[in-house]
Amino acid sequence: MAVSESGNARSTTPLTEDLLNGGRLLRRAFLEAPTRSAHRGATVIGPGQRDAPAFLIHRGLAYSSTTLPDGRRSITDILLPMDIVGIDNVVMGYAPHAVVAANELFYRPLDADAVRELMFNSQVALRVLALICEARRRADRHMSGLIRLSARERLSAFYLGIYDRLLRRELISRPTFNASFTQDEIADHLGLTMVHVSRTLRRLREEKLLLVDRQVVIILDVEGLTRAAGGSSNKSATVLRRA
Amino acid sequence: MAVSESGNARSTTPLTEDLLNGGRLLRRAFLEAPTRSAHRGATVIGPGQRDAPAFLIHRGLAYSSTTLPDGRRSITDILLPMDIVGIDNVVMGYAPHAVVAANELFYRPLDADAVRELMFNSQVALRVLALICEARRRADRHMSGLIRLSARERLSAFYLGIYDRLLRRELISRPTFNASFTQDEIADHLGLTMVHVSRTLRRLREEKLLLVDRQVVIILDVEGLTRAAGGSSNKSATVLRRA
DNA sequence: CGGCGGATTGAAGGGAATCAATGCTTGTGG
DNA sequence: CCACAAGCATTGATTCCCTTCAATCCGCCG
Repeated sequence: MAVSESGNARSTTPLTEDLLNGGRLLRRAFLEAPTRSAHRGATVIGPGQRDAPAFLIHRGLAYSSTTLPDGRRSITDILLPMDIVGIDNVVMGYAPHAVVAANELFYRPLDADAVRELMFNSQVALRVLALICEARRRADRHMSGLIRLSARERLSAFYLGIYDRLLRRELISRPTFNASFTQDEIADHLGLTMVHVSRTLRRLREEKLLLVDRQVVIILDVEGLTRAAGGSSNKSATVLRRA
Repeated sequence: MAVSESGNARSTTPLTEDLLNGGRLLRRAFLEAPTRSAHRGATVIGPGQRDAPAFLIHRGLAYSSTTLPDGRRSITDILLPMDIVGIDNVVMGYAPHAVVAANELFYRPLDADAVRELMFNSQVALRVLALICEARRRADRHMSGLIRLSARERLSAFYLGIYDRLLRRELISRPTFNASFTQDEIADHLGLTMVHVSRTLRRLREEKLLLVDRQVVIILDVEGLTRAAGGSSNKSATVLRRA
């Protein structure tokens, strides 16, 4: 994959270096853009929007959702600080789903054309590719969960997944964080109903695994919750903590 | 996105031309590779395989699946002839899920490094990006289905989706095709049980919407099945037919 | 023929949905 | 400053879609 100008030497080092450098370049470009903000519930990118910009989330949470003709909603992805959102829209030319702010959101949008311009640089292109693949992998994992996990397992995996992502970005150091999602939104992400989410969270609380009060999430027992999520659904977090 | 050498003119034409040309180049490279075959049930790419090749499916069907530690399986994607599989593995360096042949499968594998080499060409890189985005979109759509559709809707959408993809590639012209999936496999794709798949297919048969007998799938009423799938879940097929 | 993987069908049970009522915050306006 | 409304969360009662368990059937192949 577009291994820079360093000839065709194929040790892994130059590749990851390309990735890192591409990431730096991309991030820098976003940081030059002005910060914008959106209130909770605001639609940052409309569904079907043509040539939508990509943006870097600076602070706050968002999610991408689609709505069926009959009104049923499904939330397909959860977006956290330091995520670059909508890169695939840039590639494809239009946004298939809406992006909505889950709380006060601060972000830096970058024009679709600007991103395309940046991608002339092969390091950046590589990084973009990696970003999309990462999102794809997240989607795959979530799909597996929807297919074969129970409500309890899904909720456990949901919060562990967010915890893992925040941890990896060093945005938190302990299993406590903010996740200002409505139970309705969580339900639309996990394929459940609000009522059942409420009940299941109560059960997890009673089991002293997880505590969700309004915005605040406290994972009381990471190991236990991981077990409740159906096993090694995200061993990466634990591995990372040991390292 | 890497708009060829034609300066920064931004009419849509050169972009789609790049895409087409990149597709041609990529396809040509695959066609130079020797054809391989795999029997039904054979694992073409193992889970977690390092530096797995990509391949073009020439004939037959396949699917990608992951298995949970406790044995539950989920099938995350269905792969048809003319699909290029495992491109994202090439990018990321390893395959997160297994690819399994659903029937007698003929394919042309291309070494990961060879694909990377090809991607020096920006047209090819663009095409690869588009391929990944297409797969991503498919994943998103399927996720929405898993989140908010009933068993009947899911099954309808499942067969309509395959029909749509085959139609678009002009591999078929009428709503009849082969889909040699076990009901167990379909269940693991749609998040149901084999038993319920069987029952639901019977219902669809009784409603004269869909006929599935062993390998052979006959959509008796495309419009009706589309309605059963929860509305405009894939209007593209109908649009294409009218064109 | 006998065995095996897959499909079908029935009966029973359970997990999640639905319906419905209540409580709790938060924000807004009188 | 309080009242009221709106949005979200909680909880109970009931329903139902789907699962589980189990038996049978069918086509296929050694």
